Amino acid sequence: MMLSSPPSKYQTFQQSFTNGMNGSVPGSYSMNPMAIGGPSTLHSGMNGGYGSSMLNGMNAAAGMNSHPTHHSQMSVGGSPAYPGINQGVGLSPNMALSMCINRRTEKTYRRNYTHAKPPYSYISLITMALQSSQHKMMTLSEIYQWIMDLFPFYRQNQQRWQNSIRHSLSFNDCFVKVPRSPDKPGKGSYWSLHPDAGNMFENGCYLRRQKRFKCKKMKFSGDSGDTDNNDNSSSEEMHQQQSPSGSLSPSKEVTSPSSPHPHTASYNDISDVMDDKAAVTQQQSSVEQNSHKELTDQSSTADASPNERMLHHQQNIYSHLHQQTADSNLPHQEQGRLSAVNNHHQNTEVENIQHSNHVRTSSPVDANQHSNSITTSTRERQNYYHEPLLESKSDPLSYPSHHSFYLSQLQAAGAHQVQHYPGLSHHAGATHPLAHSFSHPFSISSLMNAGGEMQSSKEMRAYQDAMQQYSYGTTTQEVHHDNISPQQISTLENATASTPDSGDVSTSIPSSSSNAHSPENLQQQYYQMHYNMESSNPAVSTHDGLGSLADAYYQGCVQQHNSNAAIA
DNA sequence: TTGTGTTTATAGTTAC
DNA sequence: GTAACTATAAACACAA
Ligand SMILES: [Mg+2]
Repeated sequence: MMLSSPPSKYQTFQQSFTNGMNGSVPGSYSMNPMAIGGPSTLHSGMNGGYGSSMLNGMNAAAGMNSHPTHHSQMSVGGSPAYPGINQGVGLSPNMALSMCINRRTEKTYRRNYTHAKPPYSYISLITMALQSSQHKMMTLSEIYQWIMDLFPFYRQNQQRWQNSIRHSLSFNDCFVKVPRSPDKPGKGSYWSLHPDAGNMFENGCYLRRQKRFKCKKMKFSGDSGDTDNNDNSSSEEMHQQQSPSGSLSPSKEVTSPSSPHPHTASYNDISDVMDDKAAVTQQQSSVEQNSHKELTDQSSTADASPNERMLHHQQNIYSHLHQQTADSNLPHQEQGRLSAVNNHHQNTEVENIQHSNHVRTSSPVDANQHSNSITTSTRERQNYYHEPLLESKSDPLSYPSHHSFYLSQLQAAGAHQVQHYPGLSHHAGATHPLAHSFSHPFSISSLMNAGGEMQSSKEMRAYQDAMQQYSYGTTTQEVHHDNISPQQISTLENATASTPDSGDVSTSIPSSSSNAHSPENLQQQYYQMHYNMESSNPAVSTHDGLGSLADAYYQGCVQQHNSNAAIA
């Protein structure tokens, strides 16, 4: 039985491959000139060694703010807008040709980088997609489309990975829904990042976060007294790890018409986020005054952290919601809630200590989107996302503001140090100027202290698996028999430094599609680097470089996407 | 009908 | 060894 594909401009790999060579690319993604075409490097200084340039808010915001709005229309329309496409993003014409050849001799080639699984988890991909959108929110179909546009690998087996995407969105607290506005009907909600999610990939590893972002959501009496948002008894683990014979019987007595599993109710609506924030703000305002000041002071020197950058753009959601509220006839109390939320975001570092002992004032059912209560309808109204009436430089959603914000903070934190950090500076014992703002055990500084061997080995295996399973159900030959020359190692090592070199990914990416910065080359370098790491070559073992190469791979995909779009 | 969203279940890998 | 994170499949409900 043929699986029915969701509406998409992309066909399956097999279909597209037999449909000829000429394809077009739908939209154009702009890249941050400071990250790509800038004077220094791909991951110019400001990303530091975190290797998370496209995920840390600022860069993504400044670099990819033009998510093509027609994507969703195409998707919803369901018509194959690009029937002949087989070489979209990430595929140069040369590569497409080589693909044809390789297809015939599939047994003989070892790698097809273009269709290798990108070095990102689904959470990473979704995060990237959301960050790339102008308003930091996307519909499900837009997320699908974004992923397929940039990563040809995901034009195959769409049912499978799209199911995983949906699961990731729903399951992970870092993704929240924002209801559509009535004047923009359609299927599904917008999805956005939870404002407190911060930079989930500060360690530069996009396959596995150090710590999952979790929201305490005590919808039912189970007040465990937890005060830490990062503790290990959150609902998320409960979701996936509880056994069917798990110990949920007590809470199951309390049932919700919207969820048969009350204790595992998800934290997916932006209204829930706002509920928590408003309540926390109200209940802790006095308590926070001291710590608040402390945190504010701290942020004056350290709030240029990835967390800060990530959080900052999330204010826009609240800004929108707040503005919308001002025009509505919401009860005064509701407006106050939103104001509190906005004010709360003036000090984003405080976000990390919210959710403390939060007891919801409304019933759990109220918070659920399926509720029929008046409260819910009010919430839905206040939480609609509305397109800005006018795009202007004063628009809080415009990225230059993020940019300047970040730059100013960066300068305060010592940008010149950051500029040189992406290289192998930790070998010299350098400390990232912002590293102290992280308390994660897997922060970049912790990684350095612990040594990257284990991490490298982990990643190496993961990427080998990815390579071997570049095509679902299809295994490749050996994937790690490359002999890396010292010159290549040097090149890879320099990938994060500012030293220009031939074939160095640190230089700005030219417009040509077949160059060292093409996705396939970058990804090849990525895997080679991993191989070097597994070979226990300490000189190459740098987590920074991996993250940066992952960034470069992504940026290369964007570059080629735009090149193909220009050609089309 | 189909896309969207939630939840359960399970397996693999890695961190502690 | 256990907990945590991720991927994957699948059942199910809901709504456009
Ligand atoms: Mg979610």
